[in-house]
Amino acid sequence: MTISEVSKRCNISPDTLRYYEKAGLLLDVNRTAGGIRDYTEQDCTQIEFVKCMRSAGLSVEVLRKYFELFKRGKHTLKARRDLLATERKALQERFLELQGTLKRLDYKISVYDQAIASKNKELKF
Amino acid sequence: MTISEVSKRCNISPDTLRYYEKAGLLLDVNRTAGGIRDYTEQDCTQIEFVKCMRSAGLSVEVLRKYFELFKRGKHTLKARRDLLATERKALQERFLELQGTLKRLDYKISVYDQAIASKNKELKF
DNA sequence: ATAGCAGTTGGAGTTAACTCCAAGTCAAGC
DNA sequence: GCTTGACTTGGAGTTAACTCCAACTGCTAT
Repeated sequence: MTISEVSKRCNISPDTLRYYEKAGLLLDVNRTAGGIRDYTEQDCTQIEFVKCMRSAGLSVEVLRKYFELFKRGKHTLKARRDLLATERKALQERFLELQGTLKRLDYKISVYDQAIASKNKELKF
Repeated sequence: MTISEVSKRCNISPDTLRYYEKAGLLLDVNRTAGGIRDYTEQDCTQIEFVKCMRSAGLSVEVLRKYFELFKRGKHTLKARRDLLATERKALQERFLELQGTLKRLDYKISVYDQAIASKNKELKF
């Protein structure tokens, strides 16, 4: 698969794909004789993983560390597991915080609806 | 309350408080005769609101718009309500996405635990 | 064999959201 | 009246994560 095919399929720009590779977020992408990237299905799966983790808020740096550990071989299995567990915990916290903020927004919106219903009474903020 | 008191209480740096004010995220903070900011309880409540929304991912720009509408008076009540509803919807989406990512991470961690238990069998990534 | 297009690189530019800095002001204590 | 320390300002600097650019290469179809 060429970079533009992967770009469309994963909805990530070619520039970002090259950036991720340079940053160490992709394990050795194959090249054609002419030097053009030739992605495999496996690469795509990995790219989807990176995309998913990135949009959940894991930093490029953390993912770089993860793949760096990966390249060092299987004696880093536990280190990788722990890295993921740490990130999972942080995510869980942000998840709960988000839940609270959603509730707060719901409440605020309901207060607005009441204010609008009661002849446009102004609020504090 | 001085800026450093609010800073400690809300756990936001004085620089950020000034930045938020300049960006239009705080409604008219009082000043002493000497020109020093003198925050009220009400200001603190608003700062907490801003902090909460920021850490949920609402942009400074969106919050600026919200408070700009506020300053225009009560004929903007519906516009403000709608702005909050739009942000709430986006947040809800990110919330669900995060939930999925948490599950994915849980699964991946369990796969790691199995790999470690089965004499350190290496994974794809 | 040449035009055109998709790909390559290193490096510069952009954006959001702070964060820091220098130069100045002011009130309080010695 | 002078030092000290917290405050003020405008503006410059920083960081993460892209995003864009110019110059170049190498297939492919005419």
